[in-house]
Formats: sequence, C-alpha cells, structure tokens
Amino acid sequence: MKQRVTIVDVARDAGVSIATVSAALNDRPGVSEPTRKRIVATAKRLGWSPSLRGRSLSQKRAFSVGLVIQRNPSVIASDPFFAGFISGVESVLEDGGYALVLQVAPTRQRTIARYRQLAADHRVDGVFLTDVSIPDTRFDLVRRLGIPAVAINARPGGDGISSVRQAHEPAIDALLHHLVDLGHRRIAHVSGPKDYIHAHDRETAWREYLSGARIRPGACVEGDFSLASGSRAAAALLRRRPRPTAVFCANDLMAIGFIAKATELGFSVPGDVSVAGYDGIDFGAYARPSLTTVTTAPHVLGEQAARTLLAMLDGAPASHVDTEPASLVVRASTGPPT
Amino acid sequence: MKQRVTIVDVARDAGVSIATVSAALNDRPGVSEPTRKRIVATAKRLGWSPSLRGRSLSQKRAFSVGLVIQRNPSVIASDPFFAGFISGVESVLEDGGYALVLQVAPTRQRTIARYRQLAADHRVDGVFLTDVSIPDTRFDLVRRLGIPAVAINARPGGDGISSVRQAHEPAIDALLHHLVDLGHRRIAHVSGPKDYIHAHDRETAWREYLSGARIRPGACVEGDFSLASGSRAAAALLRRRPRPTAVFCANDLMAIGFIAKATELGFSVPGDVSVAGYDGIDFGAYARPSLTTVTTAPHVLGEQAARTLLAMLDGAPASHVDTEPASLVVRASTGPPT
DNA sequence: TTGAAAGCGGTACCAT
DNA sequence: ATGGTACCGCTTTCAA
Repeated sequence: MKQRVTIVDVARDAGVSIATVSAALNDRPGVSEPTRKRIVATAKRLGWSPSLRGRSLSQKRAFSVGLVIQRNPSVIASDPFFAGFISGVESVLEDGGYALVLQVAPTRQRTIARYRQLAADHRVDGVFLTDVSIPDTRFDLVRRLGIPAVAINARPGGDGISSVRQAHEPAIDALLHHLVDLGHRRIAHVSGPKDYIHAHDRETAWREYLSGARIRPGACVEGDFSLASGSRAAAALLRRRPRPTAVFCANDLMAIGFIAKATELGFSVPGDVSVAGYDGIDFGAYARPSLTTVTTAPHVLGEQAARTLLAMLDGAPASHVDTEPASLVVRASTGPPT
Repeated sequence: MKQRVTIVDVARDAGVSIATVSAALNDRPGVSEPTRKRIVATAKRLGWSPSLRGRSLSQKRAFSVGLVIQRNPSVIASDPFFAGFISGVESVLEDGGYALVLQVAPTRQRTIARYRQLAADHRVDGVFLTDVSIPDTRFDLVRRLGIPAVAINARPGGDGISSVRQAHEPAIDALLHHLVDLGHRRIAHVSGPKDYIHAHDRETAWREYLSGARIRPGACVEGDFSLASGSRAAAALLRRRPRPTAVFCANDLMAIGFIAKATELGFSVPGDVSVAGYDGIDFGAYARPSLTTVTTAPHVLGEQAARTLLAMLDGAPASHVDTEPASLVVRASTGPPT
C-alpha cells in the first residue's frame, strides 16, 4: 500500500504546475491542447491516478454511498432481495466512480445509529433507505442531516427524499383474481411485520381486492418474513374452522415455510389449500409443488435507486420513479378448492 | 451535509492548540488530565467528531476494507453464503471503526479490475478474497500492490496473505460414511466449477474418501452451483446405467435443483436415489424431502476473516485460522438404496 | 495559458 | 505539558 506518484511528480515531470495538471486531467478549460496532451501522457507514463483521499478532503465528497441493511441475521441469509438489489446498485455506481458502503444492523435502533455514524464521519454522500417502516425515523434523520436519500418501495412525498418503487397492486390483484377465479372464497393472508410499509401495502392490497370483489377477507396472521414464521402461520391457519382454502403469503419464504408445514400436517397443496407467495425467488420454481407467486425485480430497483441517488448528488431535486410493476406467475401451488 | 465544527473550533473554544486537542482526543500522552477533560467536554458540547477525510489523508488510511463478490447475477440472488459472511464481517468491522466497501462483478476479469481500482484509489486498506480459484491471479495482484488480504477457504501459504478456513473434510467424510453405511456403493458427485478451490476440494474429498473405502468413485458431473445446473446434472446422471444410488452435490442449491428434477422424472428421493448437499442453507430444512447436508458457518467465517484483516492492518503478520469444522446434518433426502 | 498559494481537517514532530 | 508548523494530495481562486 505504498502511494508513490502524486500530482506533484506529474507536474515536475511534465514541467508544469500542479494546478495545470489538475485542470488538464479534469478536462477543465484553460489548458492548451499541447500542454494537456503532454500532461496526460506523463501521467499515464508515471502510472498516476488521483488520490481519492486528497480529492475527498478538498471537494468535501466521499465518493461513496451507504446502505444499512436492517435484518435479523437468521433471516438475512435466505432473503434474496438484497443480493439482487445490491448488484443492481453496484452496476450503476461502478460507472459513476462511486462505491457502496454496506452495513448490517440487527435492530431498528442500531440501524439508526449506523446511519448517524455514517453521517458524522462523512463517510458517504448519500444513502439508500430500504425496509421502510411507518413511521420511519430515518426520514427525519437524513433530512435533518441534509443527506441525499432514496427510499425503496416507500410512498413518494418525503420532501427532499427520492423514492423508487415497483408497484405491487396490479400483480396482487391479478393473483387474487386468479384465486377467486379458481373458486376460492376463503382466502387468508400471512403478512409481514405490520409496521413495514411493504408488509402493510401487501396486506392492504389483499384486503381491498377482496372487499371490492364482495368477498369477506379471511384470516390474517402476522409473520416476520422468515421460513419459520410461514410454518407457524400454517399451523395457526390450518386449524381454523372454517379452514381457508387459499392463502396469500407476503413473501415466498413464508409461502415455502407454509407449504412445508401444511404438507407435514397431512394437507395437500394445492388440493386442500392453495398457497401463493410474493417476490419470485428462484427457489419457488424448484419447490414442490412449484410456487405461484408475484415476481419482482430487485436488480432493476437497485439500478434505478442508484441512478436516482447519483443524480441527487449532482444536484438534481428529489424525484420519484416507478419501475415496471411486479407480475403474476402461476405455478403448481394454486388450484381449485375441493 | 454541512460540516461545521472542526478541530480548530474545538481548540479555540477550549483555549488550546489543535495539536493538544488531537493528542487529547486520541488518548495520547502529554496532556494533563484537567486539560484533557476540558477538551473532551468542549468537543462534546460542540458536537465535534473527527473528520474521517482529514484523518484519512494525514494517516494514509482509508478506514475501510473491500470485498468484491464475483458471481453471476442470476446465481447471486439465491446464494446465501454472502449474506451470512458479510453480516459476520460487518459485526466485527463496526467495533473497529471500519467500513465495508462492497462490489459485485460478473466475471473474473472484471473482478480483478475492481480490485485494481480499489487499490489505485486507495479506497480500502485491505481486502477479502472469496471464491478463490486455482490459480488465482488476485494473490499476486494484492501482493504486488502491497495490500493486506485475507483469503477465505483457501489453502494457507500465500506469503503475506492470511487465510481463514472452515474444514470440509471431516463433514464430507462423515456424509460419505453415512451413505456407505446405508449400503450405497454407486455414489456420484455434482461438482462446482472445477477451477474454484472449494469445488475442487469437495470433489477431492469425495474421491479420496471413496478410494480409501475401496469403493470406485461414481460419475462426476460439473455444475455451476446454481439450482438450474443441479437439475441438469440430475437429467444427466439419472439416465446413466448403472444408475448411481446416491449423489453428493457440492452445494445445497444444486442438491435442491437435483431433487426437483429427479422427482419430475419420476424418481423418488431417497427411494430411488439419495441426495445430499453442502452448505446447510435454511431452505434445506424446508425442502421436501428435507435435505441431508453439511452445515457451514458463513457468519463465523466472516467474523474471523474480519478480525484477521483488522489485525493485519495493525501490523500483525499474515496468519491462518481454522474455524470449527463443518458438520453433517442427516435429514430425509438420504436413505438406504432399494 | 499558466503558476503561486490558500485551503480541506486532521496528525505528528520539534520546540518551548 | 503545550504550541507552532510542516505535511498528506488534491481543488480552486487569483495574479501574472
């Protein structure tokens, strides 16, 4: 880790001042073409690349953005959202010369603390806010700290905070329509933690679609997005009388956990109970029965979020962008009630 | 993002020089207790926290470490290793005041390029090397660049490069012993890409155990660690004559893909063919049949890797640490041959 | 068009 | 025990 060649070396070698070198290599006007060429050549010959540190200090920019994942360690391992989201973010950051600082926090409180620290250190120029809750204190926090932020799958409207969202309603409507079409009338829901905005949104979509179709929403039990909580939900729901004939789970993990438990209890899926998930994770296609679900595109969401954030760092005002809505994928875990 | 209070403000307010403030707040000797207390108090009152940027420049340290994940975007989403590994890394870095810079690259070439850029920018003080291949040019690269590095699940021995490893042999031996014990004699293997060291290691462990047990190793087909490649392997292996009665897959994803395809082709698992995986991902417990596998501990590996790297940054020489070996978990996907 | 010099916010050496 | 000051590597006025 030995930094040798600096702007001073280049300047000396090219016989100009460091100011000229700086201007030349940042394509700023005021440098004659011959001089610029000469400088670029020597810089290249000397193998010089500008020090991010020096630049950071003088420009008061970190050239990186932050993401704090708030997730229980036991859930995070199987949650495929972040891998896709991050690779999307990364693909855009790379081209912009920015880097992603990733942190993991187990609780909401610790999450806040990490954002606060990121800000205090000036380690990042902007942040992503995922797993938005209601209310979410991070909004006020970043606003107060004056840090550009992009919220994912949150409602637009926070002033100064951008958002990127993939609509869930059309696909959830299509899913419920599919179930009703098959003849289901007792359709239960396994929700995520209710203070998460996306959990809340999915539940609301479920409830409203059914109300609109003049069907009384079935039971709703709260899970935590984990496989295990899906299993617990199955145990709870399948002992109810009358038993639901179909269940919409707020994510695929819970749906798979649900199916595993249902099968274990002697119920057949979809014979005795149809099960659908949300997310469209790869495993869904390999589960038995394969999972009817709603496919989402975390990678695209990540790309858009990164683009939006970089734009804000360049001075663009907060904005809201909608990506292509999620869509229904019908597989083998849903069928007519018997 | 307005940085206001600097060390100068604190110095002025406390009526001392900035040198004294710096010394006081870094617990360096040469500051009288009363002065130190006064300084700490004013710093706190003014809400001062040292600028990472200023410190970075003068200390020539980035206070962050890097990890470039090299993975095909389609595989990364379902691969649970990194989530666990990263959360382990992060938990240690947090306490050390370090941050993790995470990058994602689709190919080996791009991976190298990203490491090179991280070094050129001096964006990180050290790096993790995962998914080590044979040969792996990154070893020479980081050595040449003089960047402290920790390789994960690689063989010890690279001078100047530490390694952290969770032994696979005992568990793979136990797994094969389990299969042989059940009566299996035709035991096939679905490997990962053979140029990956861990893929190679697992295959070797399989081959050597069987040789040692005087059993001829069965067929070995190469996969890419994805669900889909597990399915392809099933199609290929199950049409062989004589058919293998058991299959050891180099990771759980392929094992699950294998089972899905086998079932689809009309084979029963473990009736017609026993299937075992490697990794111990959560899904294994929820698959039908539940998956016999080898559990690993990515989180622990991450913690150890981070500790080792931080130690190197503090001047410790390269070292090698072994974590608790992986261990066998017998579930329902393996049984006696029929 | 080019250069000198003042920051940016710290650390650390050397006097005092 | 303190303070003065020269860096660290770059950007950015302002003069020449």
